[in-house]
Amino acid sequence: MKFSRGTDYALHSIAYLVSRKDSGEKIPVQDLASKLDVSSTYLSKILARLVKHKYIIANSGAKGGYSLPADWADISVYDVIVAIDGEPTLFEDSFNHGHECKIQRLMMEVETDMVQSLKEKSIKDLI
Amino acid sequence: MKFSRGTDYALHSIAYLVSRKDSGEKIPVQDLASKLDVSSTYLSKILARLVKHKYIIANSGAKGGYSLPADWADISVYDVIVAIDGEPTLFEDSFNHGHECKIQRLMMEVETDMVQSLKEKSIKDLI
DNA sequence: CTAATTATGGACATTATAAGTCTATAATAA
DNA sequence: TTATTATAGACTTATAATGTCCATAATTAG
Repeated sequence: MKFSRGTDYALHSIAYLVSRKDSGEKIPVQDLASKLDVSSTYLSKILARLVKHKYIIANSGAKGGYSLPADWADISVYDVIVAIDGEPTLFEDSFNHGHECKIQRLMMEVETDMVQSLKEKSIKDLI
Repeated sequence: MKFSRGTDYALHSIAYLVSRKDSGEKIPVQDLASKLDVSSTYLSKILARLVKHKYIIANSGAKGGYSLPADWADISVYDVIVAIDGEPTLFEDSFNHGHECKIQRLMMEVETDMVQSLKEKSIKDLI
C-alpha cells in the first residue's frame, strides 16, 4: 500500500535538480547519492529509468551528470511514479469477478481519484 | 502500492455475509473458503482480525460460524482495510525531512484524500 | 455429559518483490 | 587518449505477504 522507496529517491533527485537548475551545472549521481545518503550504484538504476522516459537528461564523460530537459515543468508526480513503479494500482481483485464485482468497481473509483490527484501534482510544486 | 490480498478476502467475505444475512444462518469458514477458493486455515486468520474489531461475530461449536453484528451497516471499506492491513499510508519518506519537505506534504495530501474516499465507501455498497 | 463441530493462536515454511551490490562496458569531454 | 561519467546484467540480501500445520479453546447438538 506504499509507493516504493525508489519513487522517493526519484522525486528527491528531481527536486534537487530543479533547485539547482539555474546554475547550469550537471549533477553526477555521486552528488545526488551522497545528498540522499543512498548508494550511487543503486540510485543509478533508478535515475536510468527517468532518463528512458526523458524526465531527466544523462550526460556521460568528464563534467557530466544529470540535468533537466527544457519541458521539465510539465512533469507530474504521476509521471515519475509510473516511470519507477509502473502504473499505480491500489487493488488487485484476487477473484476476478469482472466488472459486475461491486468491490472491484468501488476500489477502482478510489484508484481513479488517486491517479487524478497525482497527475495534478506538478514537479514545479517541489521547489 | 496495493492493498493486500487479505483485504480482498476480507471484503469478499463480508460481502457474502451481508448477502446471506437475511437467512439468519451462521457461515462457517469452510463455506467462505470454498466460495472464495482460498485455504480455510488462512482465511481464518484474516477473519479473526475482523472479529477482534467486532466487524463480524464468531460463533464456535456445532451449527456455528460467522455472522454480522447489529451495526454492520456502519462499517466502511476503510474500517476493513485498517483491521487487516493497518493504517493505509501511501508514502514513507525515506529521508525524513519532516514537515518542511514539500514532497512529503504533497504526498500526504493525496493520502488524506484517499483515506477520506475510503471512509465514504460503505459495506452497504457491496450488496 | 460428551462427542462432534467450530474458531483461535503460535510456530513455522514458502514465495514474491523490493532493495541493494558488484563488475564489466559504453559514452563523452577535458 | 585518458579520466570521468552513465548503463546494463547478473547476482545477493532483506523484508513482508502469504500460506501451512497442529494443538487448544469454546460451544452446542444429541
